[in-house]
Amino acid sequence: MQDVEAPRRSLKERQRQEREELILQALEEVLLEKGYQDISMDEIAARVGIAKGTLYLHFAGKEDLVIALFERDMQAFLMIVEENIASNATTHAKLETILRSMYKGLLGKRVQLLASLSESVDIRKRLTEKKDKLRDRWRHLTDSITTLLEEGKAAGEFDRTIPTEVMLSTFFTLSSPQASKHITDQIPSEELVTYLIRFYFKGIAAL
Amino acid sequence: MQDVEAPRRSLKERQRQEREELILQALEEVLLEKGYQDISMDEIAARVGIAKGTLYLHFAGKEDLVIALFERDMQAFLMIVEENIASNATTHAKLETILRSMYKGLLGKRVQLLASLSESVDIRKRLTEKKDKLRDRWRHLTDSITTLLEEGKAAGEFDRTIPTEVMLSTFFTLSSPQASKHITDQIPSEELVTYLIRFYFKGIAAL
Amino acid sequence: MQDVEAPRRSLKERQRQEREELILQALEEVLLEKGYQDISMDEIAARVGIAKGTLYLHFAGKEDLVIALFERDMQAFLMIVEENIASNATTHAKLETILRSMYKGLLGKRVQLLASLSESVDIRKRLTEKKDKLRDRWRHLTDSITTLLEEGKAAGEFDRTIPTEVMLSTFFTLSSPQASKHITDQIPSEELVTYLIRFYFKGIAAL
Amino acid sequence: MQDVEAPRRSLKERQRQEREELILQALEEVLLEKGYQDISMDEIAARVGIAKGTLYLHFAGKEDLVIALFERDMQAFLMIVEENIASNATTHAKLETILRSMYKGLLGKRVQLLASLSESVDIRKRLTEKKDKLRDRWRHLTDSITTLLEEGKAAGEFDRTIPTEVMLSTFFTLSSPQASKHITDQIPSEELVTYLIRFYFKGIAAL
DNA sequence: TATGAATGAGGGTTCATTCAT
DNA sequence: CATGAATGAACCCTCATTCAT
Repeated sequence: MQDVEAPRRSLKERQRQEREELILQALEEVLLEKGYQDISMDEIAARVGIAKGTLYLHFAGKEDLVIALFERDMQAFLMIVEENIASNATTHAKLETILRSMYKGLLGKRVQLLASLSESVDIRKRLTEKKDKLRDRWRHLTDSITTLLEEGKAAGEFDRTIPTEVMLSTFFTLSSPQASKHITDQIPSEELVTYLIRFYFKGIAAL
Repeated sequence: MQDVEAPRRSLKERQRQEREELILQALEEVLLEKGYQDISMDEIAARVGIAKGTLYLHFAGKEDLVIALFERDMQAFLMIVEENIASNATTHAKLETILRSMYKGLLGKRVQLLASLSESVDIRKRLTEKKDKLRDRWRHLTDSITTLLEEGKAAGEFDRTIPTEVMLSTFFTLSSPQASKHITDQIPSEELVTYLIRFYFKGIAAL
Repeated sequence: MQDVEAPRRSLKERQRQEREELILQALEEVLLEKGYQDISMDEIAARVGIAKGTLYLHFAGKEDLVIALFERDMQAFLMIVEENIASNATTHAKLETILRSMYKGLLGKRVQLLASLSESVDIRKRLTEKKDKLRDRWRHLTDSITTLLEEGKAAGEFDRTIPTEVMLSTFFTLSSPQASKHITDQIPSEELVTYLIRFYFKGIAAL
Repeated sequence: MQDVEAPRRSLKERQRQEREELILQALEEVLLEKGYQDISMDEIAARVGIAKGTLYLHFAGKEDLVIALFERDMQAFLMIVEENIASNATTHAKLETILRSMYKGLLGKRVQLLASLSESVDIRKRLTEKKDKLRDRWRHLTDSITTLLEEGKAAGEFDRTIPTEVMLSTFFTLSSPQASKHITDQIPSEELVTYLIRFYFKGIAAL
């Protein structure tokens, strides 16, 4: 029985995860299309093609659903960052790569959505109050970037007269989609990120 | 009769405006505390200490209420900006003053709220669909800043390799409260703005 | 004092009645334009050019306002009927005159409005529960017509096999605007009433 | 599976329709008791014994609810009429049967409510603005009756000096409950309709 | 007496959540 | 497990009525 149950379990488990992924994708879609206010459990369920009640078998509520999306995206982004930090590149190159990855491909979209949401007053209030796991991840991320920035300072590469916290803050702000909201139409994303990088590194450069 | 009626009118009018100001303040409070999606006409009325119906004597609906808040703040901010632009200061000084005013005093708080909200995907969608007046004001503001930035470029002061749109976008992003959300606790606002200014002007400086 | 007060009183009284008449006219207008559901105290006050509160100095409430309109119109109509009944005309001629008066001129409009409203389920419920005065007037009117119809029967002019109540009911039904709602556009009111009279008298005629 | 699913489906479907019928019955009750303007979704839900929100699972809104009632009744009535018209009876007999059916049994009550409402100024305005389906049905009905009346005229049976529109209008007016409001208590419905028919056919008879 | 700002109950509607099937 | 009908609290808004001025 056990050797039959075990694989069946894991099969079910896999199906379950696949479904959760589908749900998160649907949420992501709606979020991009309509914004946070206009998402409804009904619509998400409809897009996935499951019953509304089924959502609640996977996520405890609307809030947890959004949190799960955050986690998923941040997880993916963190992996990029970690990998990058572990590489042999220069501090400058590492930061540049991270910034570029925020604008490139599907992950880029997700990170920007993530950033967009995570900066929204509404959602911050809601989320940070409840879930520490997310907070921890975020802390981890900022710690990594902070370390990079301080390495740069130590190497005389970055401006020591600007507090690292400020550099960190501006770093994330740049990547938030707001930065590009109005100019996205006129300037292709790839060019845009080049300008932003140029701007950022000049801004934090040692004199 | 006239000299009796006239002041009475203006008294009522003044009371009316005071009340509207109270309502807007309450809205501002809720907006800061709870975020956009959790404002309810009920709550605002309760905070002001008036009946729900009374709100509708002052504002045609929820949307108009929010728009009124936007307009009030933007109006005040625009005046600062215009005044500043009309002065004899250098382009650099003008931009610096504007940035500083975004962080100073009550107006600073309001402008940051304004910036924060005006960049939110949700709210943009909701509001800009209906009200062009606001859109025009915003356009006016961005035009003013754009002009300053291009003057700086023309004078060889700012980096011509960075598109003005990018400079504009980063300018507003810096002033949005997100830029300081995490560090507000650690760094006093006055210092913070100094760092941001230093960062910004280095970032856009000509080489 | 008295001989000063007295005329002043009556002057005020006259003004008061003029105002009430204006209010009732405004109500009538709105009633014709928008139907019962869409009348609002605000609008009536606005049309009369007085404050909303002033309405309540003349009428205890919305309901009483409508009742007053009913009374006014029914009063006027009753006078026509009474006068007519007192005349020397034949029973047939009297009934015809009454019917015609329901379609002619301003009074006609009013009587039709009256009939329209008085037949509406909504308003019946509301009004008949409360006001007996109106009920009495209506009874008086129906009694008058009933008498005419029975005179006709007694004279062998009208069909004795049809109960007088039925004749009475159909009589009023004919005059209600519903009877003409759809054909008002095609057939001028004067012709229409001729057809209705022809139909009615044939219907109740003795064989 | 299929033979299990199929009946289950139809069971749910049947329950759904039963519920809708209950809702419409509740609406009908309130309509008869309180009139159109006093129906509230709250009250209807309460009478049915369901939550307010559940109403919206069956009807898109208040208006649609009322329209559904109209359609239900008109549908049923139209079937009677069509069937009757298709029969071999004489024109006179057909019209008589139709009129009688308006006074007989539950359908009679409903048709009278329908007629009463459909003639109300308020409701016409509100409903016909939106729903053409209803309008079409009504048109269909009036066309049928019109045809009958004109057949009667052509056969020399009915009075050619009275426009068919007038005959049509009086036909429906007779069936509206107003015609019997005051005498319903005194004369049993079955007798009443006999008198009305006698009156009507005499009224429209050829000379 | 006239005013009209203020009230607040009540209306229609939405939607996250639950639970019997 | 999956379903989706049912729930009901909460929302925005209206308007008859009141009352301080």
